[in-house]
Amino acid sequence: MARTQEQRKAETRRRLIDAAADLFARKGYAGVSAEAVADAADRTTGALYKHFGGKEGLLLALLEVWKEETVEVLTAAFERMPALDERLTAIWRSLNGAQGRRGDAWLLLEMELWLQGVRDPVMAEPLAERYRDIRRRLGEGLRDWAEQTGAPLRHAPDDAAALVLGLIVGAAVQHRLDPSTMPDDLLLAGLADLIGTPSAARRQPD
Amino acid sequence: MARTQEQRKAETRRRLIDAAADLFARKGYAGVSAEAVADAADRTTGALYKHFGGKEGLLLALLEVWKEETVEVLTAAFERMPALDERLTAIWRSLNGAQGRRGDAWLLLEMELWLQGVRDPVMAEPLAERYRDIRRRLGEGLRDWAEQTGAPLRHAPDDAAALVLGLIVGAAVQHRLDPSTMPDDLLLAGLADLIGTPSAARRQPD
DNA sequence: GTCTATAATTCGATAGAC
DNA sequence: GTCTATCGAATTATAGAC
Repeated sequence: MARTQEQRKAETRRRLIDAAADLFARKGYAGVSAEAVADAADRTTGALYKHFGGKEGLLLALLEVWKEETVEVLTAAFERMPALDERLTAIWRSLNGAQGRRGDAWLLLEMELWLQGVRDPVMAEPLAERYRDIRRRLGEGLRDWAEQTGAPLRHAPDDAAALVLGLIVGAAVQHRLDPSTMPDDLLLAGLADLIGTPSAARRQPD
Repeated sequence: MARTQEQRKAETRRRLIDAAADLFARKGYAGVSAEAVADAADRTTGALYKHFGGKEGLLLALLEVWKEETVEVLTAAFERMPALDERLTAIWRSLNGAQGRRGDAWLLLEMELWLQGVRDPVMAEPLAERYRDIRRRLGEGLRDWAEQTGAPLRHAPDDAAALVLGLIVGAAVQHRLDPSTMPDDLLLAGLADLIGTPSAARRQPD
């Protein structure tokens, strides 16, 4: 049946991308052979080359899937959590792999793909677009929060999103090396400084 | 003369490390062969293996040199610049390679070494120590600044340093992909939020 | 201490069977 | 669409000349 064939094809594709995500994160794109990816996916290099044309095609496909997953995680964080602190904590948790399907490989894959994107012109645009998506979603969330609570943002939503994303990423980089230097409450206090939340900044209206 | 021999040996070592810094940043550690590093340094793999034992030894030596260079850059920024804004801008500039001997490779090498350090237990400790050094130096600078100006820090010096470093790193990651999303004045405003500078936060004393 | 030459392995990519 | 088999190129690391 054509349906079964198509299912198998889709599963092979998914398995290869999942294996690539795991291996690229743990060993780096250049440090992993196409055969190693195929083995981890219980397939062969033949299938990999038919689907993606080669290792670079697999990397590009992974980046596209990664973009979609990121938006899903962000959306879930904003839809399920009521308070801003909880939303930001959910994003922080997923980046640090405390939960989520990528395990603790999220941040590593984040940085690996960033490096590849900065180095390879072909990957630069999709990667830049991914960061634009993240900031847009984050900016909307902050704007909505400000409207609903009546608390003023310290910066324009786009700017606030860029700063919040920046601190979260930079905090995660340090947290991975030494968790004690970036406890949850310190990060949340820093984010509150950037956003303008009164509770942390004790800011007086002017 | 023994002196000339020693000079030549030291130069070979320096040339190999410089070439490694440039190539590892631009193509990644796993993406560069030992021979390519030797060629770029106008030496051969034989010399590389005698000095460092292999590619991994070269990477470790590079990390040590990198640690020293980072402290030098930080110290220079804090000693030559009078105002806090200028000091932070100097750090920002060196990370983004607007100046300094590493050119625009600083941030790439930063992330490349971070990834290798997170993946390889042998490199984890030196890398974590480097970040501790940076935070310590940054924390001292912030504490001194607060004492001299009488302006209160919003967080303890260590915490403030971790937040400031975090935002600078995360801002640089975004800036590299799309400079327009992280202009200098936005970053400085964000840093002022974290530090507690009145001019940006318009914070009232309490 | 540095170079040339090379051994042993592994890589990306392809061809052809099923 | 997937697998087996394999080619040519590139890689790490070593051996021996100077």
